[in-house]
Amino acid sequence: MGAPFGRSPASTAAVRSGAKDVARLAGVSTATVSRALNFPGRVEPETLARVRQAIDQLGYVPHGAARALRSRRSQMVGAVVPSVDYALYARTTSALQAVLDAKGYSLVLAEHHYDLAAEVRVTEQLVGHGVDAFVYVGLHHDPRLFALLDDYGRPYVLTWGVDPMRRHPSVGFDNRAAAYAATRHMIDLGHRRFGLLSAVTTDNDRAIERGLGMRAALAQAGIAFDESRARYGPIDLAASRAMMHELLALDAPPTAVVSTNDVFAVGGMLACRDRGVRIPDDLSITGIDNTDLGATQTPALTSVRTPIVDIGRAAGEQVIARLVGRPHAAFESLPFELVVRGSTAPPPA
Amino acid sequence: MGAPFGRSPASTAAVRSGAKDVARLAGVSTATVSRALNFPGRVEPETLARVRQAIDQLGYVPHGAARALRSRRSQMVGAVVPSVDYALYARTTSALQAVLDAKGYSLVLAEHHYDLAAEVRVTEQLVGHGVDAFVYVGLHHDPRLFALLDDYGRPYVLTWGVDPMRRHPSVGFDNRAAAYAATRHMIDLGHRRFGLLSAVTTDNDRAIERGLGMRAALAQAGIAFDESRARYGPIDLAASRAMMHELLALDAPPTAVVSTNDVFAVGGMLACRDRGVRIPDDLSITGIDNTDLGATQTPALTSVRTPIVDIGRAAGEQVIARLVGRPHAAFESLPFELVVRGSTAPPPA
DNA sequence: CTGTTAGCGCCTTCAT
DNA sequence: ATGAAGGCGCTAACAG
Repeated sequence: MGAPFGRSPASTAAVRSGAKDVARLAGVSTATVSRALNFPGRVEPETLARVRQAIDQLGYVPHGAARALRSRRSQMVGAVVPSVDYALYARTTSALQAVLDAKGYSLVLAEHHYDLAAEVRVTEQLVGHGVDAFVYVGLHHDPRLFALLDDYGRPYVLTWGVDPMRRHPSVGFDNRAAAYAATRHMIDLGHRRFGLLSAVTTDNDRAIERGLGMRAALAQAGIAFDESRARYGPIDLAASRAMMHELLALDAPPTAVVSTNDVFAVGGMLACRDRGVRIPDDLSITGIDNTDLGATQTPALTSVRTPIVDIGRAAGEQVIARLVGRPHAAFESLPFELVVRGSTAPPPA
Repeated sequence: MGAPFGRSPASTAAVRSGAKDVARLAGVSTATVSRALNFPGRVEPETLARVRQAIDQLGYVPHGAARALRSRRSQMVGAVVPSVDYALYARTTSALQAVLDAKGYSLVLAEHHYDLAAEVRVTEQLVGHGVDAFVYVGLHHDPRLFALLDDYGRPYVLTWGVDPMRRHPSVGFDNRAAAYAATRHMIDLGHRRFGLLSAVTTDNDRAIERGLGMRAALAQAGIAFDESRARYGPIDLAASRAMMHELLALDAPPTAVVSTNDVFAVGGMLACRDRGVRIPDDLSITGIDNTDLGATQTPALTSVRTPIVDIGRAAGEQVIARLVGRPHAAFESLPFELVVRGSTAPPPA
């Protein structure tokens, strides 16, 4: 029951001054106000100054909806991510936001929580808002999404992967190779019995690719992977901890565990602590993404540094380039790097 | 040089069908299409079905800008945060987004990177986009911001604190009390020589309040706080690690360190590891916010669980309630809770 | 319950 | 370089 705040929906809206008010105060027409705003070069400096003075005096802010309606450009970009609750996507989104803001665009944020049907729905909302471009996470999406985007005809970029078919503009890195590198590292240390902690692979190409990378490394080394030593779950510590407990309870537990991201790896480490399994003496484990969470563990987590921030920045630069008609590479594969720390060592004798 | 993607800015935009097209196909007027969309109850069921069929067939999505221009409601809410790169605000924002999405609103995200002038600037942008309401982080803002909001006359909520003056709607918790609780815990353990790791307090009321909470606890216990044992810096591990190194290099280093958030605490722990200072034997340390980062350390970090997610949800519910004219408490103080773990113990003998 | 009409605020021709 | 006029797509007010 907030007395002064509980009522008054949008109704209290004070009178907002419009271009007409500015025009009157500056003694010009609304057309000149518009020009002063959008093409200052095409206005007499003196007139320009008068208009600007009037704008300041009235606190005039152009009405975006009217502008968008007329010019067919909203100066908004839609970002569609699984969830910014996950630090990774939050960081990428922040980098994207910074680039957009610097160019005068606003970011409309949508989440789909790993539901590709929801992704189509939120995209329709973004279309409704008239966003000028879209940024998505991942390569795999509902065909209806691409149909919608195609219809809408505006730029979009997929991130966190590079489309091998080159069908959709995309910026990211080779997830498979990243997991391969982590796995290969433990193979080289002498491990032969591997486990896998992974995100649910349904509709998640990052997780799929990372799993494939691990399997490829093992296959290449002539090591058979026992699928009974793989566990899939939601990206949180409690789940991964439970998953690791299952692996440790097996008759022949793995001596090396590949995790498709740092969260799973740290959850796994928690389970090891629960059971007195020593890392790296009894078990080696790797993450992917090289987050603070992993790097601050004891021992510190061996991981793969992925271009979390660069992806966001590159995606922003790409859509802006396309919006202004500047040529720009539609496919960008960014580098990653294995970071070896204390969580990996040769297997126990 | 993406051949098919490099050119074509917005120009490729396919013809988007409008209400007129739907009306023609359904054999009704555009007004009925509008009503079918906004007040389905006021349309003959049979007509409604025909309209819906036409909408589906054409893949019609209402033009948000036109709708906003006419109805003065954009169905967008602006969220202005320091940065979603910081996991805390990302999680709150995600919770907010979920609530808004469920009610048909979209979230426009703006960041100001702890620059209150930038905050005014991005708010102007949001005003330009015609957002229906605003959500801010923190209680302290540029007076021009409030002037702007006042002019605009739409609902807004401040978060992560509750305005003691009851001048601005706000939802959060008592930051001072949270820091007080953490400090008090270590006082009770017998500590007398305290250190502080804090965010830069300029324009950051959360950090200010938390620092005051620590000082209040000490003062109440009759313990003098030596300001030379306080360090202020940006919220990242490298900075806090360096800050802690400075504290440890003092002639009489603290035996208990209060950190205004978990990141500082974990950075502090890293410095202790660097120097072989044992936690909690040689030094006790506390965080605030109870993040995974702190909870997974060895030893686990004693912290204060703050309502990170609830703040976002409550903020969303409040602005929506106000937007639809439903009464709603304008001030909400949410609970927090001290979580004692292994990083705190009595001081060394 | 449905159609007609007018106009939201701005940008963009087209004249001048 | 500037002004006058029309209309972007939709919804609100009013008739019928």
